[in-house]
Amino acid sequence: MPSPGLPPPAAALLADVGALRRSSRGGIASGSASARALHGLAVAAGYAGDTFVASAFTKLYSTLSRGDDARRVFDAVPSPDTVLWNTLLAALSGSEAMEMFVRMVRAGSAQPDSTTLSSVLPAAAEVADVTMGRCVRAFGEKCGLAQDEHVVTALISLYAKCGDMECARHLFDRMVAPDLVAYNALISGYSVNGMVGSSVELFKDLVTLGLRPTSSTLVALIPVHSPFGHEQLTRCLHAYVVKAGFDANAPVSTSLTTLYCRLNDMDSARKAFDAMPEKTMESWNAMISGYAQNGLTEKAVALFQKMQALNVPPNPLTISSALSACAQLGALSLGKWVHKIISKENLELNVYVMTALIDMYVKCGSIAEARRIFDRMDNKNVVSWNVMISGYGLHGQGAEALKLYKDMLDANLLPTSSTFLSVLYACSHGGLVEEGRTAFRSMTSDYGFTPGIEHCTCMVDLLGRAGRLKEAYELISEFPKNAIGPGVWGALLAACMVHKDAELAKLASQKLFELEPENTGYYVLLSNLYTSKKQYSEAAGVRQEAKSKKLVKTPGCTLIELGDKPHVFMAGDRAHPQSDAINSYLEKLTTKMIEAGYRPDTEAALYDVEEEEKEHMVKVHSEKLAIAFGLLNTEPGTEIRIIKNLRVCLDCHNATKIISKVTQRLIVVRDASRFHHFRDGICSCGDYW
DNA sequence: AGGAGTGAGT
Repeated sequence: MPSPGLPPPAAALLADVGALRRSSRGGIASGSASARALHGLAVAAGYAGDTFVASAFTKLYSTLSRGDDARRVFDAVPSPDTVLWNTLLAALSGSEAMEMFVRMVRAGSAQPDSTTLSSVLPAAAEVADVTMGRCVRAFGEKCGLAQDEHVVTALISLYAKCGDMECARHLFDRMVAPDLVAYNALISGYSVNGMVGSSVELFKDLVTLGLRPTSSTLVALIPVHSPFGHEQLTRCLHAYVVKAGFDANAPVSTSLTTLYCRLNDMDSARKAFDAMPEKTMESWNAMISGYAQNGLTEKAVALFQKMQALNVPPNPLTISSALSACAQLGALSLGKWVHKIISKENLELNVYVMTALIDMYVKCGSIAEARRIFDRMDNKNVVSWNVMISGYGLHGQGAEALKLYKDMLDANLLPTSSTFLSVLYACSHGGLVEEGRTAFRSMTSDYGFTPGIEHCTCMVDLLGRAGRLKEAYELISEFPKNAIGPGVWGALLAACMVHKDAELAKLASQKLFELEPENTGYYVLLSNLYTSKKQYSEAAGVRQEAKSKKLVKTPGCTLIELGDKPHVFMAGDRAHPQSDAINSYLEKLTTKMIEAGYRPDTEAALYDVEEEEKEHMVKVHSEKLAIAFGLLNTEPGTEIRIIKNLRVCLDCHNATKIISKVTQRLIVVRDASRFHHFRDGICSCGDYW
């Protein structure tokens, strides 16, 4: 501690900062408050302009994920040196770091070195800006820094993130002696690009060479969104984990937790997590995001609540994961609670947090609130824009999505392939055929992206919904080979279903039965199509085939929140305590609805896209129960928000329109694929879903 | 006495 009246020696300060940073790394320390106290001390002692002191604090704030504070420390230094610039670059998020790098080069007072480049390249990778990456690389070549091992590894990672595995591999092959980190980067690249064979090959090379894989290597082998069929790899990895007997330090336990999460083995993940006597920030995050990514949203929320109860301060990643869980659940009240925590923890300037918050409001039905937050952010990055654009798509506001896309280009942001996915999705859900075609063309010819599975599926969906089945079918043959799979054929089949083209439907189903014999949805679709065309024996044949494969349908259910308590209804549900009241209210309501022009459409259940069992025809669909429950238990004029796990059927869609009219309520329905805003007898989707 | 490459968010 400094003696009163005398400034503490810089060395003592630096030691204190270092100690605080090390204790904060575990996330258990109260973090920001102590850092600010110490920083205040340093400023009072006249060290604000000292590059050594400043970079220590910059690093400390960086560890605490406080890019804004790091920036303030930096700004107080009149002539920052290379190390201070580098520390700042590492503390900032993607787009901010790239901006600062440009400023550093322009300022010209401190010469960038290899550390500078290895700090800024991950920032370019973060926002998938391969152009910026190329600029940095060219700059590195000019200055003779491009051969540095760290720089090359960062470049490999960048190219991999942007989907250019050839380039990544080329760089790797030219390395004299690639180390474990370089291997991990390339392995991870192959995994996330779905090239499992190559990643396993590389893993073998690594072992043959005598390098010892770490748990991070194993994590890199399994992509975040593991596309099922990896059973063999999964088994091998399990065996390897057991045999390898990693030393049980905190980073290893965290990696193991992550690995198990990616293998969808959440019990083992939890065991690895529980076995840690001292949880670190990283381990909490691995477990919470693992739950969220595996769809175990309640568990993700519960663990986050436990963390809160233990007074462990969350970091941006924790919050993002919690918000992702709320978004999946559609749990607005929970999401608002997390929003309060964001304010309490002072994380409103964090771009990850705010982007996740926007996504939460979008997926919980509050598109207006999402937009308000979006407009107030002054550090938006490409992901924030993508989220907002796809939000409009989800809510059927295609024109608004396109407008935002244009604003994004005007703001000189480079669209990513996800941007195009959001735009195409919005066009598809808004019926904007020509705009969608234009975007698809622009994506390949102006921006050089190869369309992926999802882009292609969207295009088929777009054309198919508009009834241009033949065009859709022809377009498929122009898609890249690896994009033609269950996705595009499924979209085509769904379109055939809507426009009753049995011939093309048969063709599409044939492909689908070959590709995914276990998927029930296609059988249902085809059978429904035959039924609607009164080809009953064909319909029966398909159903028989499905039955012989013992295919089970997902039962439909709907969630509604009252206050902050969730209520879940199944079709024909009588389990709810208010069941009697709900049903008699529904009867009364139906009378009023019929007076207003509603015709119950029992046929509709047959056209039902994929949904409830035929027997459910006679039952009341779950969304009607939830809406009735909501109407019964809220004040007149209050809006009703419900979430359904399947797509809404035609009859329920009609019914909800009329209900919104006769009760004068706004009813917001989130179904399996989009949002419907029902108001005064009209739905925002324009009956196009 | 202070800095970097894998691994988080659509």
